[in-house]
Formats: sequence, C-alpha cells, structure tokens
Amino acid sequence: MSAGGTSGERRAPATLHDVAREAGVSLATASRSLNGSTRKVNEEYRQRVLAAAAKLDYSPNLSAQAVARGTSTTVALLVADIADPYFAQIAAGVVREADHEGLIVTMAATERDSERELELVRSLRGQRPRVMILAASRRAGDAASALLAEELRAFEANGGRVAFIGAVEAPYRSVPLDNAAGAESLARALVEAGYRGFAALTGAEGLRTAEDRLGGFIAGLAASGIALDPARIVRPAFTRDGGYDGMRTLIEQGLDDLEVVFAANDVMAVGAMSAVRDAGLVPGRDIAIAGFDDIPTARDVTPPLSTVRLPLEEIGRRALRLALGTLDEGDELPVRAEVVLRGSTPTRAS
Amino acid sequence: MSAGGTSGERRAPATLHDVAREAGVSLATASRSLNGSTRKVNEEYRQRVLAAAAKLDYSPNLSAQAVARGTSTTVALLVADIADPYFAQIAAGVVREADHEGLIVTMAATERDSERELELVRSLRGQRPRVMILAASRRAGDAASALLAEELRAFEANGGRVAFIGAVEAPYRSVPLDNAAGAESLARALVEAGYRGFAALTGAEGLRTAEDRLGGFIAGLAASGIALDPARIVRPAFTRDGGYDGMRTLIEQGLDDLEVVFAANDVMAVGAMSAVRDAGLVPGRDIAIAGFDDIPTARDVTPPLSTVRLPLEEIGRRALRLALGTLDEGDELPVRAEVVLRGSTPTRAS
DNA sequence: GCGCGACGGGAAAGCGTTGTCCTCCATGGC
DNA sequence: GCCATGGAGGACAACGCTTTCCCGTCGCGC
Repeated sequence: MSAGGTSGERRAPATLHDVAREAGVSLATASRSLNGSTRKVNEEYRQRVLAAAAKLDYSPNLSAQAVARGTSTTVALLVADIADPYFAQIAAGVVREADHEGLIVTMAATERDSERELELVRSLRGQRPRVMILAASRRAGDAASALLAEELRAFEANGGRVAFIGAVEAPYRSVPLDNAAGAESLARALVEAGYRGFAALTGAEGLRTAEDRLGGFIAGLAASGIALDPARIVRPAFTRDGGYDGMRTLIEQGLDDLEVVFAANDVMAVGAMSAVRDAGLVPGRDIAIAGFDDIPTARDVTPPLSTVRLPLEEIGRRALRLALGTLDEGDELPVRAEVVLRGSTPTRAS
Repeated sequence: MSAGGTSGERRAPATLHDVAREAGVSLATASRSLNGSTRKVNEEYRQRVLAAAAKLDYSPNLSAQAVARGTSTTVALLVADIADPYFAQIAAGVVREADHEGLIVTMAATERDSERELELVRSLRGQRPRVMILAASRRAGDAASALLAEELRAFEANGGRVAFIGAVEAPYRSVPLDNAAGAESLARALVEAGYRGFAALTGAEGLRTAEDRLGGFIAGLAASGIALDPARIVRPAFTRDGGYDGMRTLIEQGLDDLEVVFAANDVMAVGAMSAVRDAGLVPGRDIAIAGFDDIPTARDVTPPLSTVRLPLEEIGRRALRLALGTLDEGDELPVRAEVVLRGSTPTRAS
C-alpha cells in the first residue's frame, strides 16, 4: 500500500505576492509578467519575475484568477456513462479541443438518470464554466426536464453557453446528429441488400436518440413498402446488456421470418450478437445484425458489424467549437451519418 | 445549426450579496444559511435566505469559495487516452467515487506523450486540486520524468495528494496493479493448457505497464522451463492498431511453431485477432491469443478473449479513496489480477 | 527650454466567498 | 436587581489574483 506522502514541510503554495517580493517588484508587475497582459513590462523586471516564479515553483491559482477576471477557463461535460465507448469518444474529442483552446474539462456522468442530470447541471453551474456540453441522452418531457430547462436558461442568461449533442434542443446550440436520416438510409440499404424480415432493438421509450433512430428506420422501411411489426420492436436498456436481453427476447418469441435485427446503437448490437451466438446461431449467417454509431469495436467483432458511422470524436470537438463560437467555415456542414455495410449483414441472395 | 443563445438580458449571475440584500440579512448570515456552517442561524432568517436564493437562481461561485476557503473540491485525473476502454473504465470509477464524495473531476489526456503529461500536471496544479490521479502510463527515466517528479513533489508539499495507478511510484500513494504476477499466472495457465510456442506483443520499451507484463509473462514461462524467443517479442504501439501491426509482423516472420500470442493489453489483443483473421486464419484455432485487462469487449469478440481480469472501475474508485485517505478496512486488500481463460485459447490436446 | 504624450511601475480597489471578531440582547444565577 | 454567560447577527478583513488609476519619467516637437 505504499505509505505515501512525502515528509513535506506542507507550506502553502507560493502566491503571486511571494513571487513579487522575491523579484522585488510590485504585485501588479508580477501579474503582468506572468500572464498575457496588454501592458508591456520592462524586460529586466519580467525576467526577474520569471526567475522568481520558477524558483518558488509558482503556479497561478486558477480559482483566484477566475474570481478576479470574472470568467473561468472551464468546460463542463455531461455524459450518460463514461465507460460507454460512444460517450468516451465524444469526451475524447471535447477534451482534445478544449486542450487546444487552453480550457479545462470537468466531467460528470448522469448514469442515465434525469434527476441526476438536473442535479449535476445545478452543481456544475457553480463552476461558472464557459460552456456546458450535454451529451447525455435526454428523455423528452419528464418532470426533471422542465427544471433542467430552467437551469440552463439561467446559465445562459448569465453568459454561459450550452451545447447539446444529439437532437436539436429548443433554443440552445446543438450538434444535431442525423439519427433519423442515418437509420433511414440504413433501412434502405438493408432492403436493397435483400432483407425483408426486420426487427428492432431500441432504448426505453422517450429516449430521444433511440426514438429518432427507430423512427428513421421505420420510415426507411416504409419507403420500401415494408412495415415493421410492432411485436418485433423490443425496448430493453440502451446498453450492451440491454442488447443481449432484447435479442434473447426476440429469439424466444420465435425467429420465423426474421432476417435482420437493427439495434439502435452499436453496444446493443454487440450484445445482440453475443446473444445470437449463445443461442447456438451464427450472427450474419442465421441472423443479420446492424447497429448505429460505428464505435471502434464494430470492426473487431465477428462478423464485423454493419452500422451507421458517426464521427464521434469530431462531434465532441465540434460541440465545443460550436459553444465557443469558434466554428470555422467548413465546420458549418452538418455531421454526416454514413451507412457502413459489413459482414454482419451479408448481401442476401433473393 | 440552431442559432442558439436565448435573447437573454445577460445579467451577471446573482451573488451572495444579492441574495443577502433580497433577504434583508447580512452577507454573513446569507453565507451561513446556504452552506453547512457550524453556526446556527435563526430559522426564519434561514428561510428568507433560501427563498431569496431560489428566487434569484443563486448558485454559489465555486471558485470564490475555493479562494476563500483555501481548498478546492476538485480532483484532477490524468489518463493517456479517454477513448481507450482501459482508461475509460478507470475514469468512470474515479468519477463515480468523486461524485459520491461531492467532488468534481477534471480530466486531461496525455496522448501518451510524457512531455504533455508534464505540461498537464503543471497546468492542472493551478486548480489546486485536492488530489491528482495519474493513470497515464509513464515511461521510466526519460527526460520529462525528473521534472514530473519535481512537479509532483511541489504539489504534495503544498498539501495536495497524488495517487498513481499502475506501478508503485517512489514516495507516492499508488494502487499497484499486479501486472507481473497476473501475466505470470497467465503464462502458467497457458502452459498448463498445453501451449508451448509463444510470442508476445508489448508496448514500446520503457513503458512501465508493458514491461511489467512482459516480464511477468517471461517469468511464468521460465518457471515452466520455457524460454520466450526474443525474436518473438514485438513492440508496436500500445494500441489496437499496434496490436494489429504487431501481429502482421509476426505472421510475416513465419508462424512455424507459434501457437499462442500474448498481447500486453486487450485492445492490442483485439487488433491482433483482426490481423489473424485478415490473414485468412482463425483466431483460437490457428493461433491462440490472450490479452490483459478484461475490457468489456473481451467477452464480445469471437472467440471470446482469454485475458487477465483487472477490476478497472474499482481501481479508479480505489485510487480516489486512497488519495483522499478514505480507504476502508477491506479496501486494503491488493487489487487481484485474475486469469480468465476463454475461447481464444482453447485447451490444446498435447 | 518647455509642455505634452506615451510609457510603464505601483498602490489600491475590486471579484465573490468565508471566517473572525465585535456587539447586542436575552437569559439565568445569586 | 445586577452581572456574568452565551447565542446569534453583522462588519470587515482576509483569500489570491486582475485591473484601474495615479504618478513619475522620458522623449520629442516647437
């Protein structure tokens, strides 16, 4: 257990005051030397300050700076579950872009609970972050939802910026994901590949992302004159295990003319594949499976998973740029959702 | 692109001062009513303050609190790559535990560059976090390493807490992972399963985690009187693609008597499996593969990946508790690394 | 040679909180 | 009836920093 803790004199961190004294200059000059102030400071003084800062291991107190300046350098990121590759990739994008901008990311997980989401937004607001990015899948119209809106309104009224990832949310900026259109394209592609018997695994009712994807998929089928049997729509949890369970349900219901299962996200699809295999069937051959997101794992399962690719990391970066207002010209393009057909949905000889 | 931004009067956030005025009490009373002060405050006043706070949408400025109190409620977490499931799971654990303790997590990614790591530690120090958790794989003895030590020393001298995840680091607290012992057990288990022809895919030289695991594996083989041919040790990047490339190298070198490949982490193993498959071979049948970590995906690839299980989320939580000094009795137990044999290393009829 | 900007250092007033005193008032003991 | 006691509100000095002012010093134009 490595005892830990250097013997340490436990002195308080050096303050700007200490640096100024050490360098023999005023507080103001020290401050001006160490941050990008507009005021010029005599090169000799500046060197003295820099030396003193180095000598004292000075590191500016960000909290104090935030208080004095009236603005922080923080970005708050809210996701449903950090360990979920979908959110992990988005987070990676946000962090990278933030780093690029010299901002610091604070992260919280809603654990897919809208009460918690509300609570977190509330507490995160205390940091006075420059922007708040909400990637957590929101449910429409539940009790917490109105309060959340209230909270965000207050945040923006105070000069904060909110960016949503996913569906377009009322008055806020958002990086819209083309969930419906992507799923629709996927449906068409599958029909074109010869599939006729469909089922869908989607998240709990009211989960925006899940709804949109399912809706798009149904629309895509409808466009080809195919109706999705409501009995073939299963709504387990929006997770890997949910996908597994949902697929089991489907299998227990009887496979009859079922040819392909659309899972509303890749982790569910992966779970579904495992369920198929555990039932003694071969995914892709006995039952085709398609997902959504194109998480890295999608390539590495067997057979490789057909899916709708979302540039997740790019989405994270863009959400931050959007909130910051630093979107470049080219960035205005909507995020493309692109169908990627792989081995899990082989072309079907019709 | 959803214009964004409520029309907003853009007034500054309500301050405690505003609340006090609204409630008709002093600043001190307002402060005492809104935070857990030891001082009692008249119930009527307290209600007035609460009402005023609610009315004004007051949210205490955490930075100001940090400055005034002299301590922050922040935890800084440093990982190599957020999108990597290994770090994502650890991060999830840290965030969950932090949330439990009412702390806020700020996250940064070193991108596996020790220069950046140093830089990040430096800048993170400015937040005066209560603890700093370093999960980023460190290289031993490079240039930045000494400076990093210096930086951490300063941080601890100022009352901060450092916790490492992985190898035990000199004077700091750490959650040691039994990399060597785990790999050693795995080697023994594989020998016991009938394997004789080994190869290893590990990370760049000097990468602590990779070295320890390789070392353990070699020791395990040695214990069974088997030597690992140095030509059969490949050192690509410590990532999925590294695993893929490394496996290709191995295949190009000729498979001869090669029976099983040990990849120093699961994402590499997954990459290696894909390389095997892309070479027209079947992982598990033609070449067995084992990894390390037991990331969630390990169960879902085909065949399921044999590996050494590390309770990653628990490790994250424990790192935080360790740094905070809130480890319970039972937590003193070292983290167990447990061999999990799955289909990727079928028992070999000898 | 004088006046006037421009320049740049330093004092000091914030920033939004907390915590220490100080004070006032009610209570209780003798 | 008086004084010690203590409980609770309020003023105010921090906390570590930024930024506005103020002011002395130059350099330059006339």
